[in-house]
Amino acid sequence: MYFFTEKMQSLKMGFPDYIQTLEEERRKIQVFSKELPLSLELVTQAIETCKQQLSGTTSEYNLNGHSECSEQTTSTEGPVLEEFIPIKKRASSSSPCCDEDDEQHSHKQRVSKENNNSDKRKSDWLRSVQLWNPDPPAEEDVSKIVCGVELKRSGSGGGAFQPLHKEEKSSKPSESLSKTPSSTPVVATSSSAVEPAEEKSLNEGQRKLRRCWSQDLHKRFLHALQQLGGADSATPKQIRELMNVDGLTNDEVKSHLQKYRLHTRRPIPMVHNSSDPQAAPFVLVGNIFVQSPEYAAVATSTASREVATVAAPARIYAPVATHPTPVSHPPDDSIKKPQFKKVKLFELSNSDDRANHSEGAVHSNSPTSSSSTHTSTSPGY
DNA sequence: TAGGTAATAT
DNA sequence: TATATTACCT
Repeated sequence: MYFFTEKMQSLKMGFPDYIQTLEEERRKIQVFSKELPLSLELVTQAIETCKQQLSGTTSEYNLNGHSECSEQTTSTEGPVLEEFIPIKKRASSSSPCCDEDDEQHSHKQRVSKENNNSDKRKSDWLRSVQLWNPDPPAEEDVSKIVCGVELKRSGSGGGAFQPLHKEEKSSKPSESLSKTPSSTPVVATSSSAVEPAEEKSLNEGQRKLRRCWSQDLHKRFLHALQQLGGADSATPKQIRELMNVDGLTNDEVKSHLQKYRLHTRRPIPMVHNSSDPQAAPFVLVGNIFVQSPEYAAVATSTASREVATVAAPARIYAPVATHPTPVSHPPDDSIKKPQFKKVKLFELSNSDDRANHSEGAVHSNSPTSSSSTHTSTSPGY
């Protein structure tokens, strides 16, 4: 008990105030009841003790009357809360993607559930602590979150693309900006009609948040690609327009396209060789070399599956020689057998993908199929 | 301004 | 190492 009185003296407050302060504190701790069960217990006990003491000494105070004021508590709380900041911050900043954001949201929800009664105030101080995103929309955000994991989990049924937590931006201007460190991904910009320039200004110099190319998004990308006649003929702008995704920028598309091209042009080891002695004549289907007439026949439909089984790394890229000169091969020796690239035809869920083989640039591949089978976070190429 | 590509960051 | 962003050049 001496501790309490001493503490009160140090805080220059009487029992009622002190109790009130403790209650405030308890409310705050309740938020972390799971993490700080003992602290909660201790504070509760302290309150009880003080109340007992108070009842023994004075009875004229109306405790409830004070419950609302939080000035002192906040002032005394300050330092303590500060200590939480870095911890949480770090946790959140560790992974830029939706994961932790999701976690945050879930945590938020959890908390809100547990402390419905004292929510208003809590939300305020919580904000000050930055454990939560400044903006309230908890449920919505959760549903919107889409980066890799989340998307996959939901089967990518949701929007094609969620511009990384962009939805949060709406309210961000004030606190999120100043508080969230550069690494904090939460800042994202709103998908809708928010241009990178604005993002930048808002993020003030921060690196743009990474866009997660969900499967669905990538599917759109591929679809656009195929509509445009392949990766080589398609331009970022065209792709973006075809994709019709809010918040998607040309740069992002361009980047993705670059990667896509990179992968699709990457020489593919011929895994087949070992098993197939038959150096069966390759047939050029569309722009793709297929191993045998049969393949040629099936190429457009089923071949993909067969081949897919041959070599199926987590990621499957369409090995299509994009500009590859079909017969007269370039002197490029880097590729073992440039002329005969065993093409893996994947039926991108879009059989139409092959539809425009006429153009023949990069088709044949359809990541989607692969992606569906392989549950890697990154879209298959 | 847009596209392509390399460098850089995460 | 893979992937996304940024910078630079055309």
